[in-house]
Amino acid sequence: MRRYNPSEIEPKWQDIWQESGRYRAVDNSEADKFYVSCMFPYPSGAGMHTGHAFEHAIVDTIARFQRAHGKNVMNPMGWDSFGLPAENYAIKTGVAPGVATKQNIANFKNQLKRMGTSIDWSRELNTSDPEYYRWTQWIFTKLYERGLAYQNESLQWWCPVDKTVLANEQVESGKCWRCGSEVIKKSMKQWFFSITDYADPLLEELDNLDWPNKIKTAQENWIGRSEGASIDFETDSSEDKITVFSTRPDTIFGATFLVLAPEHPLSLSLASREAADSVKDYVASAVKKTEIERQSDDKEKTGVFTGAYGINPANGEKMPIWVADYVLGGYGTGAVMAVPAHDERDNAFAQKYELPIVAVVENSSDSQAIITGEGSLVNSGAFNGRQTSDVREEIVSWLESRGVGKAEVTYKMRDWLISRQRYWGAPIPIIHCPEHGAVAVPESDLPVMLPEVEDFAPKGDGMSPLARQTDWVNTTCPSCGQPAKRETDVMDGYACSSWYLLRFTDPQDAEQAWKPELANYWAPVDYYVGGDHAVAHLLYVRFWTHVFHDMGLLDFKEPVKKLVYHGLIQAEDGTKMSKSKGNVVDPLDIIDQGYGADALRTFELFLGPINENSSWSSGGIAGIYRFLNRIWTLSQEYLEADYVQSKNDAAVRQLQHKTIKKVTDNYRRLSFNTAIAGLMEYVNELYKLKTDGFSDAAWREALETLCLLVSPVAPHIAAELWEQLRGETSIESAGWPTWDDKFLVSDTITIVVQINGKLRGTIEVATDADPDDVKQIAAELDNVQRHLTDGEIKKIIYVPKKLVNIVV
RNA sequence: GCGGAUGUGGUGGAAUUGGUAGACACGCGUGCCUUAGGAGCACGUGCCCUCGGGCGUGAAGGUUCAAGUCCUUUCAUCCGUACCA
Repeated sequence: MRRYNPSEIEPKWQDIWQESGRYRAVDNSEADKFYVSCMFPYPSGAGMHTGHAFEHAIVDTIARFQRAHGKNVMNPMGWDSFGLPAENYAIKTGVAPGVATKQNIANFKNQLKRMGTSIDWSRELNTSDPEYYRWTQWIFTKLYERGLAYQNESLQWWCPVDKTVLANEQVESGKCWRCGSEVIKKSMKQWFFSITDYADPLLEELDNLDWPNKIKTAQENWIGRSEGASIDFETDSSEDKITVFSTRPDTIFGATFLVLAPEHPLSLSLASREAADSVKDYVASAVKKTEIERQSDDKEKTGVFTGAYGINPANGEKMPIWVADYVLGGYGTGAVMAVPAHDERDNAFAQKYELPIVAVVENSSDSQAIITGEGSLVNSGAFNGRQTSDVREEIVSWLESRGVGKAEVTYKMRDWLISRQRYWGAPIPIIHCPEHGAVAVPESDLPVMLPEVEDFAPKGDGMSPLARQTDWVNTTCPSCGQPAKRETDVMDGYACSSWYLLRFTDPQDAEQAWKPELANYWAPVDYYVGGDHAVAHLLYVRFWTHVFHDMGLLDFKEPVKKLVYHGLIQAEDGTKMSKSKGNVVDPLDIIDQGYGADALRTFELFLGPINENSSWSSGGIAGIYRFLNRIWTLSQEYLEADYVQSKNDAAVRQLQHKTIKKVTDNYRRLSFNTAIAGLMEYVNELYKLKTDGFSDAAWREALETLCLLVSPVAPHIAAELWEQLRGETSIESAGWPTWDDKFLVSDTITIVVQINGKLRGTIEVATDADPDDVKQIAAELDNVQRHLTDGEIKKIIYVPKKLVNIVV
């Protein structure tokens, strides 16, 4: 008998698949389209890890399942190849980023092939390819035209190790997302995309997305919409007014002092002569601190009195003005009215510096604590006795009528900072002209090619290595032809990955970024599979797609219909796989060891629900291999033996149809672990039934069904056995098996018998048995009688076709 | 703090609407077989038990004929976020 040998059959089918081109997605086909993809990888030198293998197992299983259902499936693949790792590697070794990237991609691609993926490679794209970034740059110029790209000098996150600025989304608890260094603030002139202009649409459309709650709320919190009021406070020492933002204008009578962020433009100029030096020192040290240092101060707030006073517009009280770094420069107006009786932070600050505390809200439920919630107003003039929540708008109108305030909405999200002072990225297509300022490079001059350089290292002077390429930098102004200089910063890699899903729909187009009819046919993505990037990437893609919609380039606003968010594959001990711990499992090793790609894929999907984290298990992979081997053996026995007697065809057929129904439903719900369990059960049952004898037709059909049902997860063994059974080399064209309910009904049915909800036995009754008869039979069971001795039956509950519960 | 999850055998996990808790698999145990392989096959495996049964889904209450599932309170773990006024 032929033995199951994945290392023999898998390469065979991988070659057939690649050469046949059968996974090519057809533009504008009659069939329903289905666009599935995962977040394209950065092609690192390390190649594929278990996480990639898991992600591709998910995508490929979905793709094959949908293809079997007759869908015109697009499963494309690309490379997010700009970025720091290639560049840092280049600095270390001198190998140009482009060269290393090319090798890495070739390696990655080969590994994906060895996984048995059904990718349409004709759509392959690569963000560092000039034919790709030409359009990334084109999009930049379009955003610039629409006023959605702008330059601004301000304090920004700066990573001292990577020597570049970072977007808010790339700073994680005060540290650089790449290298983990503590970031500092640095004032620089930078390019931004106005994502805040789209804060409301991005928030509103969230409701319509079939995405996990976790991601939706993460985005909602990140956007952080707050409704409140801006209120102006007169100051005694100058003509300047201080404008604050507050979500609680109803507590204005309790505002006893004002606090400015150290970065606030007035914090130095307002200071009195006596206070000037201490304010200056405080501001200087606050700005110099890393974000970590600022946050570590959360127990002990610090600040300094400016010597100046403001006036509370509600009651005319004098309010000392302080500068403190617990007020953030970048949020709201960078200044707050402190209401120490009803805000914990203001309270802590007031306690420390002995500032006045005036209670204006009463609330019977907790008289001891600081009342931060709603209540009834006191010490609030004409508003006394009113509920805070009721009177909030009224107070804003009152302030507005006196010209000192107005309703206002503020967001936590900031504009997207996209300049990077590095080399390996798409150059920002701008030319700075002494006469015309920043001029976008015309479409006909795109792409602005990234020049080849010798020295990739950033020097930390706030300039990209490109600034040293004087031949490249010096150019002429597109408007006037006079000498001008190129922008030397490159774009954040996230810009490149914010539109690749659209490029897949028209990947070779040399005339435009995509043809609207193709993008509108394929996109939005039906299933987008990923396990990282809750906010950054998924927010940026949404932003750009909204913009493209408004530009008339797309009929839809949202790029991704359903987001399939998967968990992590951890090491066997439940900790994160890491090189330093030496517990990394290499998926290619698993294939090489002889388990094969089918076992690897099936195993990773069997570990648990895909949206949860799971741990690798070396015993588990062997168990899956055993399962595949049992499928193989079952088929070989059939092919070699000659069973003809028919005894149990009905049982085989019922099992087969029951399994089709269950497994199909599990696949549809992306519950792959239970789909595989259902297939294992099927195989186990077939092993039991085979000793009964069966007819050739029934058994063959049962085995062919097995091949079809297992083909999305384990495509190689399915294709091979299908060929052995049918002599056909394309299981893909066989469609998906269907079930017929008529095979699922049987003459008798098992009814559970309970007494007071406790199981006392089961009975077999005719499917169409009379309810009274069933109750009767149940009550007469020996085991039921035994438990009924000392009680009389109060009533009998009968759930048709399920159970009888006798209540005593 | 706030937000999002998750708690079920020795382990990973099943159980769409409340209706036989523990499917399937790992591990473990017993037996069979052999061309000794990474074997294969069959059976068993929640806990306790005086072998009648009793107890069991983080904990405590509640609703119900019936609760892993619904309600209330509470504890633990993980993830995200972080002075957002």
